[in-house]
Amino acid sequence: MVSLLIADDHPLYRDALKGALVTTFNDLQLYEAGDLTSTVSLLYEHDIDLLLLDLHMPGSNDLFGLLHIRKLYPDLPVAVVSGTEDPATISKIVAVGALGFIPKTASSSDIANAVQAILEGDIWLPASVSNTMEPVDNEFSELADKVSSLTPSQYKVLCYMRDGLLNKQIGYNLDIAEATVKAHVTAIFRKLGINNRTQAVLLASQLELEPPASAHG
Amino acid sequence: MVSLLIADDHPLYRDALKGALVTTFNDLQLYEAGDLTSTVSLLYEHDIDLLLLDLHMPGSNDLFGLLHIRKLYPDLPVAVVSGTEDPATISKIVAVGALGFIPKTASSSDIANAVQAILEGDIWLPASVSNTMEPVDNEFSELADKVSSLTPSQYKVLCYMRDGLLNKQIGYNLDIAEATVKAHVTAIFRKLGINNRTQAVLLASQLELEPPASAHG
DNA sequence: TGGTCTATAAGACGAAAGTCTTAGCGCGCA
DNA sequence: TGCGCGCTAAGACTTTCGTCTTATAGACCA
Repeated sequence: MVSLLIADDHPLYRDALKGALVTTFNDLQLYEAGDLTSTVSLLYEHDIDLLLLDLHMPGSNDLFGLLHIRKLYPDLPVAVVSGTEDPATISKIVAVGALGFIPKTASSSDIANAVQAILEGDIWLPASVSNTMEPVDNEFSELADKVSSLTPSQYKVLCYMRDGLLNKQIGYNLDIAEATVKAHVTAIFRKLGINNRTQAVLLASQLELEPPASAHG
Repeated sequence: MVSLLIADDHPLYRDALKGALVTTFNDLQLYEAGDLTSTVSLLYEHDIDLLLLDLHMPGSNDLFGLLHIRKLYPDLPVAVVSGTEDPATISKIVAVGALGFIPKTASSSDIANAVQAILEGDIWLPASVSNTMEPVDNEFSELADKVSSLTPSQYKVLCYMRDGLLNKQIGYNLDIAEATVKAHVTAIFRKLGINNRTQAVLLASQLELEPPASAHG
């Protein structure tokens, strides 16, 4: 009996993943989520053996979402599902702790193989990239470690900071006082080893897989 | 009689470029620069037909340097010389107005052909990328336009902002009062259509060709 | 059960950011 | 020569940022 959580904001692609899995695994408990919040809820409510995670889900904020889940459930195997083919991006995803990377172009048998391998404790990567994997530089790993040390509240504040919001606006969105936001901001600075929000935004933007489409302005 | 300016911080590579050119062009006036400041000085002092520009020169700040020169001398043909092979990066370079892209791995004959083609008014790209050129999205072009509308002083202030410096530190580096820095900052916000420095840093980091190696902190 | 640690929360206060206004200077133009 | 315009510069003032200090609630441990 294997329980899987499929976290992807496209219902059709969730169905495709399900179809690829049900033909291979006959004793399967499947859960689904369309955004990061419900993903976290389902992980809390059920005992999940493997998470199939799309990084571009609402609320996921690219690598932030993966870091967030890795922090909450360090022992949960995570396979990232994404449309990117960029080796550098895949390297970062693996560096942050994903046990597998499944391209959206993968075939049903590839998907089943990947899930099987990861459930058995292996790391699975598509053949096209596993031989061209670039070593991720040390600075990135250190940065990922630092960001992982943030508390959930601090995560959210950092995500809003990266979107260019004022402390007051962040407080409104999180329903806390501006003074509390400032406390979180200061804590973030300490953990990341910096001293102003500009540097925080620079570090945070390094974790983005692709440049933001707009300035959120 | 053709006058060329080679702007690259590696003397050896400047020599290599010279070697590739003197064998093909027999009536050649060559100038050399090792950083952006001396590049601009030489462009002012002499009548240059073509600039061979390395974006990773000291003071160049990746695409900022090219934008800067494009702003000062809109009619000057520029060929960018760089070690990158990334199609997206090359697309951005061309979108910002470079008439050619010469990979550092190019052969002597390729270099000579490129220079010849650009001097004749063509755009020259290496064969390996010209067929895989990605269309640059509209937002990037708009951003480049906005950044090009900045004055030289505003450029410098934005570059320092992107490095996480305080207004006071920027003023010290540029030898102007903090009040003046603030005036520039406000003007930058207006031109970029934003209202705080966090958003400015986000936009500026989109012009970086590669993610910064460190937080400069 | 009491002690300690951590996350969360928030007020007070100095520092920095950002806006508004004014002013000198160089330039094109009538 | 005089006018307008844009770049540079800077003071005055308001808003936001960031630190320091304090307080509460839950987790872990002895």
